[in-house]
Amino acid sequence: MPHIISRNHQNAWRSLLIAQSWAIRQIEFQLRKANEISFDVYEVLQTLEDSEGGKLRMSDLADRILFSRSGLTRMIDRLEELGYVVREPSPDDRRGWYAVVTPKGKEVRHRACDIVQTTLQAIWERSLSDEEAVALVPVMESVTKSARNYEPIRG
Amino acid sequence: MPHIISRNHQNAWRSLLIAQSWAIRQIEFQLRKANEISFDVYEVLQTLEDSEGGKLRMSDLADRILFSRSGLTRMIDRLEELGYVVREPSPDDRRGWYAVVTPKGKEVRHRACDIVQTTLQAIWERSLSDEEAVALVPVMESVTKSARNYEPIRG
DNA sequence: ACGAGACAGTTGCATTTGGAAGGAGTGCGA
DNA sequence: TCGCACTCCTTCCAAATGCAACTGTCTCGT
Repeated sequence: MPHIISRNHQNAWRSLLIAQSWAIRQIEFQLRKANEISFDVYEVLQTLEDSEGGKLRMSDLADRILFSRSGLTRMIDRLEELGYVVREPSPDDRRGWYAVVTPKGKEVRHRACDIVQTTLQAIWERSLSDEEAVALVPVMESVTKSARNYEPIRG
Repeated sequence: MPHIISRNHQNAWRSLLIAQSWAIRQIEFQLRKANEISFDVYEVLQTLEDSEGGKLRMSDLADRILFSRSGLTRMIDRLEELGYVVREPSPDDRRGWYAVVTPKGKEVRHRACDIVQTTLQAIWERSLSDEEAVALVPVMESVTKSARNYEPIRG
């Protein structure tokens, strides 16, 4: 075994993997129980709402929420059918499309927001001091950067 | 919006979400490129190898790798077909089954291990000091505990 | 102005997924 | 010992996923 990653790092990686899965699992469970949108949909709508004009190019959106391109296409298909989002052609690039949140999309996201926040508060905010939260960000951003640059992945 | 989680905690959560997705994505990409088993399979085999006697009850295994019960059943179906794992009835509980790694399973995991370790080293170990890794574990364990206890999820 | 190559987004296909329902076995209280 | 609630694992079904192939558009060097 030529490359050995330290025990501490392995443990950290593993604990992270598990913690995150449980957190997401719990959020999804709570959303489903309350009959709200799924976590994936929530992420899409929130990402759009956070963006300038409530819209984003398909590929930008896919990058941000880490969906495959084809996955996003079909997700937006569904959301469009539900009336949460509409597609809008890009004026300056005829290949491109924007996904745009509709008022209805904003509404359902807002309804789900309460549950997500409550759950996140219980399982995340209480486990982490404010300093720890602040310290975590640059570390995780460094991980992201390394992962992205390690080898380009065609989406 | 009654419950507001702090900006810092939100950023931390988001950065974690993204970092992890990228890391897993990259590991999966590397494994596929090298024509090795998938990350999920790797996790199953490793978890089994780490266990007493190389075996684990189906539901224990499902809990550790955070698979749904039905998902695990089918995963073990596939692995059994490939000869990486066998099922073995539990002697003291006739409902229960063990999944047991075979030598062939150990071999393929071992082959994949090099790639996983190398990738993990590049994107994880380098982004995190040893102290940071050590500090992360209890925090993440606290998250896991909160998420598990927040409300029991039937798998 | 042209062609090669990169890029945006979609679609086809085979595979995988999650949840709810089902069959079998266990354990505990009356 | 009977009954009932619970657990273990599997199966069924509809829905979602990823990859690879494809169309149409842009870019850049010549």
